Amino acid sequence: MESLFNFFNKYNTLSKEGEKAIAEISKIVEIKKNTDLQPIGHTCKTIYFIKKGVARIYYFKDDIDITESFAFENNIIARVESLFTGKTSRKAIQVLEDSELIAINSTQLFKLYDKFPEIERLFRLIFEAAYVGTIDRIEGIQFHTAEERYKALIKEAPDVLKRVPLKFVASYLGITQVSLSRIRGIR
Amino acid sequence: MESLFNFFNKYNTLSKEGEKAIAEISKIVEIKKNTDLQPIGHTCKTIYFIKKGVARIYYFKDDIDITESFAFENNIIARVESLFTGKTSRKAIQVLEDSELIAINSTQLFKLYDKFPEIERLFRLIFEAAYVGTIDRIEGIQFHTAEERYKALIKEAPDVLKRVPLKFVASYLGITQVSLSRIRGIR
DNA sequence: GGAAGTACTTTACATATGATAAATAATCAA
DNA sequence: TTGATTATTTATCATATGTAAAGTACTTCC
Repeated sequence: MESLFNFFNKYNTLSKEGEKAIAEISKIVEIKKNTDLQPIGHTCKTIYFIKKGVARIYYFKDDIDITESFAFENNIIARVESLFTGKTSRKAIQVLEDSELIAINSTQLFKLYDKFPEIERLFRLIFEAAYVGTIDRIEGIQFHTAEERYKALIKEAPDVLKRVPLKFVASYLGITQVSLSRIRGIR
Repeated sequence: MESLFNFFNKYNTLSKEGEKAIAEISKIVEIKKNTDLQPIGHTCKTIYFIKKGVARIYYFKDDIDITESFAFENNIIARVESLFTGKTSRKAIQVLEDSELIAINSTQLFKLYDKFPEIERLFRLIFEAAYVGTIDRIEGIQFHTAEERYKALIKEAPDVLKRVPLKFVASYLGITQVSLSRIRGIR
């Protein structure tokens, strides 16, 4: 659990009791490459922290697989739109390498908020940061060409290109795989 | 302030003390059509609630005016990416009609979080909901044609078309004004 | 009420990206 | 290793949206 608490410390330092409370509602999950953590169509009740591996959130639009986001080591991944609304999620989380994750039960986590304001604050700060990332991404999608977005991705997250199949990168960038291949061809 | 507290009640009901504390750090602002609430280039330290009027967040990309979002009566508007990071904002908030707003000082608000966990929770819930909206918007931008996005906007927020110049709507939809005009021409 | 500035539309042409299909390359399982 | 599956690239053609320029219609303000 130590890597998880190190991650937390970047946002808000917890007391020993706070850490213990989170440890109690969390468990380590090992999972094989290319498998789904949770299926589409259920309400999301888990926040995952990635100890080792890569994961993506994806969904289907007209039978086409669309990657919404990627997450790597020492980051969390969750289907926020279901977690916060309680609605069933049209999305799934899939692991792209043999991975080791820490699964935090969100139902129990949200209950801890009453007893531990420090935990509520911690997750508030984590999700505020994620929210800012999402706002920036809208700007990227809306006002940069596919080529600019691809180059920005190489620069900011070169790991993605190394560890993730290009077909997933394409839909993440909002283009077809053919288009991505064309962009990569230009040098 | 009553309209503000009614808005809050949709997320978390505050105690009288909590309401009073917020009232003390808030003030009513009346502002004329087409003026900026705050200039580009400063750190955002205000969350606005719109009592009457319309506002938009905008910025310049290569000298072109881009609208990031609109907000109408009984909603809040804030440059979240600056509010949460403390960085200066490249964005400005502009009012598109003679408007009446409630300005909440965010520096003082964040200080209240320690004393009033109920206020911290309130704003956590408000921004969680906004975050979910942003996630949904990415999907809209990325995987729907401009025409689909325009029609979705008419359906979800017909007010926008009535109260906001089309040039602002165009950049909000991620297209040029010419393109929007073309789409509107098709019937 | 008229002039000046804004907002909106229309046209013509350029271009980035999509769709489809086929070829090649890489990965995986027996 | 070999064959089968999956991933990636390449080519061709279609189309949505962008750019530029000009025209029309509104607003605003003196």
